[in-house]
Amino acid sequence: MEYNHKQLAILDAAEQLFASQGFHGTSVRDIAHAADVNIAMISYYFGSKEKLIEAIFLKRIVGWKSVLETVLKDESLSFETRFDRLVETYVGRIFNNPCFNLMMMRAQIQADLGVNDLIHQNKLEVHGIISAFIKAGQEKGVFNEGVDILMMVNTLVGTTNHIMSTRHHFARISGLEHLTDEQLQQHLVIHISNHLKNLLKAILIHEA
Amino acid sequence: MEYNHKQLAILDAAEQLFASQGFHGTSVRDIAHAADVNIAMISYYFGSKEKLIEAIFLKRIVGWKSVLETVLKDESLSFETRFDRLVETYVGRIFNNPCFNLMMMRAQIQADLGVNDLIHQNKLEVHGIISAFIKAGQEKGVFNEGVDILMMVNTLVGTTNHIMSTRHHFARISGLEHLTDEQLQQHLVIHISNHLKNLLKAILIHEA
DNA sequence: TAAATATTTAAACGATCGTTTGATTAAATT
DNA sequence: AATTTAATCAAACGATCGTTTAAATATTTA
Repeated sequence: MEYNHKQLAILDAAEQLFASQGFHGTSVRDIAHAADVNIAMISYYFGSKEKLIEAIFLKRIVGWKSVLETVLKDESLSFETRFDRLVETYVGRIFNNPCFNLMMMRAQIQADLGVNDLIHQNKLEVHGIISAFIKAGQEKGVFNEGVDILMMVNTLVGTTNHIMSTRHHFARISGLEHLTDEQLQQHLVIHISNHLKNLLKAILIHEA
Repeated sequence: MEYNHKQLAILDAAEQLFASQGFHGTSVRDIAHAADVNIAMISYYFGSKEKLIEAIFLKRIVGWKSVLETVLKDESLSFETRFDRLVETYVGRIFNNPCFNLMMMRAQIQADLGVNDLIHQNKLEVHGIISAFIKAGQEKGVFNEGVDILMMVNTLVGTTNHIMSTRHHFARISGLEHLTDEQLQQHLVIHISNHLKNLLKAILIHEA
């Protein structure tokens, strides 16, 4: 799908507003104003508000799977290094697209929103790729047997998304309020990555 | 605050609807219908839709702090046992109040919603209590030094809430679709608790 | 350049939103 | 029993919602 300048302005504005105010909390007039286009252009280009949010998901969800595969299938790197890269890549991706990921968190809470089939299919594929990687590592004797891969993935995803969505609470609690949003983001990406690598490798590699 | 039968019906109905459809996605007519009361009763008793959601938070948030303190300050139990209880209690609490916790997740995403000051204060208190407990364990030599307590708490909260909010995705991926909601809940509480106890104690107690 | 197609706009559409009104009934108080 | 207060209701309020219309302007095609 190729979008022109005006369509991209609508998609970007909608993503930001849906993230911060929710789907129902955002009016098409809000979106049109933020994107600096006439209200009717949204229906004209996307058909409806519902189809607009679907377009955002379709635009965003593609690509993630191939990035993941590239990281995990690079056999020039050790299993441990590739695992580190996996964590770094995931955490970085979440914090580089905060608006879209807030949208996705909202969508997952709301079971009906239509885009959930898309999300589920993506989850399945991602879990399949990571599972295959961990199992390969187990066969090589690098990773411990008996680890619950699904739980591990949910810890990676859950921890990262939770801190991202509550990052301003987090900043206040840990005395990081003086940082700019960008500085806070950099700080969090590094510290969350290190924490999760430590934590997950503690059961995946160490601890006999 | 003491509520009569009709007020409680409104609070319960609103909590369920806010959780599944969001604040803006739920109309006061929806709430009135679900609670089987006249539309005007909501304004009559609570003033407005905004004040209704604040009443729900006020009703729910109290109590959690004291439960936590009771668990962690029981010196007849070892530090490790108390830590296990902490995890079990937290995970159980989330899954026993799924609707309210989905509401809270939504509220945290939305930075403006007014109730966020209440949520932040609660976060601060909870973090203080858990911090004090971990530090006491460190002084006794039971828990390792150098663990990032805030990150640990965010892993507990983030993992639990993420799986709770995506539990039907989780069930489908792990082939647990045939379970009833209640069976799934029981299964998840046990498995998430065990996973998190394992994971967190791996860096808190084991691993020199 | 003439015709056809695509884009843009202000205005209006009916539907639904949260809230209020004013009348009526129930309960509590004196 | 009389009076005051609380509860309940159908109806209506103005505001805003997502979407459509029809006319005007730009762009592309023949």
